[in-house]
Amino acid sequence: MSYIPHTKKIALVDCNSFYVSCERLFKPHILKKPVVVLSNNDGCIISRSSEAKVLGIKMGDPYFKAKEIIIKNGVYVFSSNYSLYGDISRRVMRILKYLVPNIEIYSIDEAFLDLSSIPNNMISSFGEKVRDTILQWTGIPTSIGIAKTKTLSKIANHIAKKQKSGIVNLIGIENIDLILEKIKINDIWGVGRQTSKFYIKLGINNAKQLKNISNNWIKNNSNVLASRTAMELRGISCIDLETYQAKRKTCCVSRSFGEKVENFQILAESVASHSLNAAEKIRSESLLAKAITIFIRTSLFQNKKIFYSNSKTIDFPIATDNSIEIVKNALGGLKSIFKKGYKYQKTGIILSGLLDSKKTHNLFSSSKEKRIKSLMKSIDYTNYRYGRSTLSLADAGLNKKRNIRRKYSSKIDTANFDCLPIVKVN
DNA sequence: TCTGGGGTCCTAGGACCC
DNA sequence: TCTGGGGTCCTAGGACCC
Repeated sequence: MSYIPHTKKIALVDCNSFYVSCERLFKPHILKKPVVVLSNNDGCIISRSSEAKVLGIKMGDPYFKAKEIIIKNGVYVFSSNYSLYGDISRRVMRILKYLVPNIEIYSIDEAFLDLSSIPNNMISSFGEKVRDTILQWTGIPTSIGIAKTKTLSKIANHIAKKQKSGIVNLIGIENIDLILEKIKINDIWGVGRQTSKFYIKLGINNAKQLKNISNNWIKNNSNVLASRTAMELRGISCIDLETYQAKRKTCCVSRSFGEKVENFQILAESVASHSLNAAEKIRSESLLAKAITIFIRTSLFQNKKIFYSNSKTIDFPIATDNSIEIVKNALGGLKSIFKKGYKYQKTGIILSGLLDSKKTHNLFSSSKEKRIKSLMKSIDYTNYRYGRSTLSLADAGLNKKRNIRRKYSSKIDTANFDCLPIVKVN
């Protein structure tokens, strides 16, 4: 009996300029117009419509640097609105799950689909069906790349984004060298800035060259990740689809300030507020944290002499999801690293060593802990029912919204009744 | 004036053990 | 003077992703 390797067929569905497309859903007049979406605090450009890309606006550029082009060309600008993007993303993913049983949600705007059971001659038309359904049911345009491995499907998707059809299928193409030759080394999934530099120095400039290099050479000169990428370019699948949602291992909440902060009390309020958000997040996922890290820093773009960055990690005696305990430790940690006289730009906390609370039993569980548990439950429920921060801790301050720039908010939130658009009837 | 936020995995090196 | 060999576990930092 011989083993016949099962050929995989993997599609990567990627929403086009996702955040921009979400904003466009409620503003049809900005269709076909240049649009950008800014990061928190209106700092950087994190989503661009194709019309904005043509103008030379780069991904990740600070807003103030691109401002001239933006004003000159009448580019529409939006502050980011994550509750809207999260909601639209869930709708897109639900449709994908409905169409394909095995999918891996890879990011807010991307998913891998397992199309292995679909015959080769029907793959492309199935892709079209996926694309049409998402567009019709949500209004979000997508691009789809299909190939034998995740890395190749990423490449197919990269090409699809530039084509009108929006679909590129590499399944059944005998020799893809001609295609890979046109893919720059730094456009390959898993090859970042550092590795690109390394390859280019050696004259390896495109995906075809990386594909045809000997695996031994890579193993000796690089690491397992690089050899995996090369294998995947050859059509040998090394990176499996993760169709079940693994529990996360860390939970980070951090923010920059709109204006630099010297005052300890304001830092403390932001750290407390981040801690509360993180605690709520892990409770909603039934997780317990073993440790918390608190970090603060001044701006990276200022004089190095006045730069200060520090962090403190504190282990909890028993893994916890208790907001009160988490905030108390966060504030203790902050006190230990705070230095007077610096203009702080950012604070954050990381909960780590996350465990599944359903699988964790505490030997010393007391009635006091049960009471805290039910307190946390009612806080979460109240905040869910009546809006975030209806119930909070005094440590987090009463006016948290100050000191965050969101000048260009579209004020649309599909998950909040107060933000429903108003239709006037004459 | 103004430069995001949230993740994962791998690796090298130290601590520790017998 | 001469100071083994082999293993595990943990952690910090780097690289990558969106």
